[in-house]
Amino acid sequence: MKYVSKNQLQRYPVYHKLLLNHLKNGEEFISSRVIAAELGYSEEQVRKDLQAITTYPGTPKRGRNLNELVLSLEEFLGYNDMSQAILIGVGHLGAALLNYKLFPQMGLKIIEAFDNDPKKVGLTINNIEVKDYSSIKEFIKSSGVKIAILCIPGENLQVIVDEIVKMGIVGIWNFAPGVINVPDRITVQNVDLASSFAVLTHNMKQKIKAK
Amino acid sequence: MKYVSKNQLQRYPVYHKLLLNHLKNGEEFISSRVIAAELGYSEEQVRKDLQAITTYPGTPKRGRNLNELVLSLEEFLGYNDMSQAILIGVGHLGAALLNYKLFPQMGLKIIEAFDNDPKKVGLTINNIEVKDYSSIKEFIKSSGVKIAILCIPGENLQVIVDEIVKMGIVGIWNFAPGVINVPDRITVQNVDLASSFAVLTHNMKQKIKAK
DNA sequence: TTAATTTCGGTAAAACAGTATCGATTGGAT
DNA sequence: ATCCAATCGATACTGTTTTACCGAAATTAA
Repeated sequence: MKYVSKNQLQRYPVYHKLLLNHLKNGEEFISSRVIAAELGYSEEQVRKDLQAITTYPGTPKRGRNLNELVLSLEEFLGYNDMSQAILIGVGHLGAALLNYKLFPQMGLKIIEAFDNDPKKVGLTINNIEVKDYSSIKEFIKSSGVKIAILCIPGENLQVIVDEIVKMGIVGIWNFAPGVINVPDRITVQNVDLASSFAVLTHNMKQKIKAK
Repeated sequence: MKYVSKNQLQRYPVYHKLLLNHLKNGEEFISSRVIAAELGYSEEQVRKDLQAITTYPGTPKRGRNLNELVLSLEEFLGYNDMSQAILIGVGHLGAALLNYKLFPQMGLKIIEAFDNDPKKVGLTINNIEVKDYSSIKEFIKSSGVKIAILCIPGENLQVIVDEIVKMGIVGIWNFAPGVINVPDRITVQNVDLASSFAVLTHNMKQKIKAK
């Protein structure tokens, strides 16, 4: 398996989703050119991306075996061995994520949720129980869960992060706004709405200028 | 104003958020070195990023004027002239976004929401009314709104996109999974949870390997 | 069976982004 | 008043990511 850059990595789930649609249509082969055209990528980039994670080559004039390609993507993305995670903070956004239907397809299963609001504790959302935050330590220890999804307000963010890291969490998917500091061995992935929106508005401005 | 790369662009809201905190503490100056340390960036990168969007230089031994820096960032990011947007699809995620408290700080105001579910239509969430999707055309025309936030299931995604583009929407913030095709003049920014989660798990694996 | 065409994989070149270096300038300490 | 340390901006360098190119291989069609 070759080295994969961050941008490249983010493209793989996009390929996966597209290819699933083609697979549904009963197609058997697909060429890099077709994929590139549908996604708006360059042909060379698609070829390089796919070469990096597949073991079997494609065949000239036909392209790649669609089924094999999907399997390679799922293997690479780890969609086969489901990742278990806990969710912390059952506010509007946290509840929406508990209800998010596509996580299983992405190899993610939320096994428990935590909040410190008594009104939330005891609820069951999409078959996931909401427990009191005070019980989180025991749960992390006993379940061995490694990933936490953070949906808490910004104020206590770093405090909570420090706590759960000490309890054994090594991967943090952070939906809360704000920067968090962790030791090197911990992985953090931020979902930063402000950054995403900034890209949108900036690109809109650029297009207006270009006219 | 110099050219700004996409990665660079995504860092500016992060700077902005950090600097607001420092401003709250009553600080007057801040050096690139301090910013770099707090965000885990390199000192040079911070300096280069800030140089690209500011007009006034920093002063040696003190750093940059914090207030001026924040103003430059807000100016660059367009936080001053508030962007108006509509939201389409008031499901769990859509409702969570309607309740999201930080949009005003990001220069975003959602002025109306649309859904085709009669149970949703007529609700008012966080002072935003949910209207029937059939009335969207009139609203876009009369309000002149340019940005749409999409939170609809994947099935009708492209159909809706084609419709709203025809009605005058030019910027789409897409929270729905799946690739959408638009004319060149339209800007799309995807919030792709699958890609984000893939980066998290991949980085976690890399760290385990590196041990 | 042969020719034409498509697509492949690998390599080379170009573009881009990030890092390091360096002289200049300023503020504060002595 | 002078010196020292910190920070700046600019530029040069390095590395990474993307794009372009090219010969080879395989399928389809004549």
